[in-house]
Amino acid sequence: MSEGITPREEDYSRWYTDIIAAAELADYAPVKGCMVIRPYGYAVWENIQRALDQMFKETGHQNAYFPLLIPESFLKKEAEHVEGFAPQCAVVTHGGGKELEEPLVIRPTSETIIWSMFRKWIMSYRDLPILINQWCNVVRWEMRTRLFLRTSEFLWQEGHTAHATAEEAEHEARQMLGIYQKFAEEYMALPVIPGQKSEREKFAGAVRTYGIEAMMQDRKALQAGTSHNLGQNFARAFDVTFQDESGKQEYVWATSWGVSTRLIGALIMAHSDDQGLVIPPRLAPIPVVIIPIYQGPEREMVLAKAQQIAQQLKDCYQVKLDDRDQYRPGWKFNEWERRGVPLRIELGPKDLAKDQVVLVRRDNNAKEVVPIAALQERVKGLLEAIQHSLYDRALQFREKYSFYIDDYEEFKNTLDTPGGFIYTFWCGSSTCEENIQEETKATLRCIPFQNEDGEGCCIYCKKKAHDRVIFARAY
RNA sequence: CGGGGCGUAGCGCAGUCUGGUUUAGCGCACCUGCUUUGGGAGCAGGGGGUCGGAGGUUCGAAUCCUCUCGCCCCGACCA
Repeated sequence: MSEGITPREEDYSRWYTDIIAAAELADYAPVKGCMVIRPYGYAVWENIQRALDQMFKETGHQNAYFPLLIPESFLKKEAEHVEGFAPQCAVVTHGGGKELEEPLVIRPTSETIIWSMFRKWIMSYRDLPILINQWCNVVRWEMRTRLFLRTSEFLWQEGHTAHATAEEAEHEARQMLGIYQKFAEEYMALPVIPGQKSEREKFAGAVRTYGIEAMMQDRKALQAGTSHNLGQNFARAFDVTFQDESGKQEYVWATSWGVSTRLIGALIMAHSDDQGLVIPPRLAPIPVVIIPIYQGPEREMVLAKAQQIAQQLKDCYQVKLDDRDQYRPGWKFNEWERRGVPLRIELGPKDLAKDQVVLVRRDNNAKEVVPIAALQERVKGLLEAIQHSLYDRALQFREKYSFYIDDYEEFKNTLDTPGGFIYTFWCGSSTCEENIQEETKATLRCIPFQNEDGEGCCIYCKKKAHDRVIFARAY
């Protein structure tokens, strides 16, 4: 279809990387596994940040910053945590030309350094809760990397909270998952399934891990955000206690939660098509682009009107007026389609004569003529319509490829074709989970909060089970 | 780490098997000029390369040999 973009049907992986190159979202860095986020891609990230940051602050969180380098010994204080992260850590051994007395780990996540600080800050229940978030980069040495989805260094936010009671911590972990869900659905136009992670899939050092799962267009699952109830694990590891109201010393209860630049990968794989990127209006760096059309002497008049319209719309939206003379309109149409701009306004002499413009939607190519007087209103309406229709389309897709299956053979067949989310009973044993994964390459994505069926038999061992869980091949 | 693919201009490639009119070429992009502009314009002119790197074979290497570095894709670890 579009030049330089491999169709999804032909090669989904290539399509994905082609989209990123064509829309100029990111590029490969000189170091393996690292990526450069280009201005257009970073603008998407900034929009993600802005929306989430506001939601975090509305729920009482404050931003802070903790250092990149963490003493290696810190990481070793929490048993599960070391085991989980040690193999993935980059370690600094030299500084200033000399070997360091203690190697410094580049943060794979900041629980340890943050809890070492919480120890200094928390004395009594009056110091709690502490609700902190940080926007930063982390490094995890990955064997296999893919732009946005898994890179050795990535950008994210990590929330870290400390509470006086287990209930409060649990409430916080669930609340933040709720925020992620709301963000995914309302901003990314991405339907997600909130649920709990199995023991095998949970965060190293957590008591419980929650996550939101989304389905990509190749029917694979992608975890779009996680939230952990860390119990008292880190408080014990870092000896963080507080005096409660009755005067007793207690360990502090903790949570942590995060989303990363992986969300951009999710955005791409959920909505884009063979023409290029498709970005939901609420996250689009440029929601509206104006393409003026003119020949010779018409130029001044058309451009003047285009500028006027741009100015008028700018009060509400980021509008781009593409007044570059070196490209012709057809070329520009393609360019902005490739870059996923949700709405295009075409304005030429014929429109000028009739006081109208042509509007074209990126999501379905629908074209309509609108009087300039009604433009503002119509743009607003269309952007909302696009936002909703992207969500609906993604939801329908997910529903279409969600299956309730109780037979293991059927389970395997369905995973192969057509693929998707398989809701099935599972007894709760890690062994069954592991065997299923080895035999089918599907992982237990989550135990959904909303479970429809009550009782059944484990798809693997046939023992009694009371949870229908989701299995899928995943990123 | 295993399997596959690939390193030649900014990007995509041909040339490699069979060493020699190749002074290393083509398309796109880029620069200049003119004509163009409602779905990726046309013509003319122009700039741009240590052929990933190091050794070797040879009168002669992008091409053959050895070593090496890097990347992409598919698997085992993970947001």
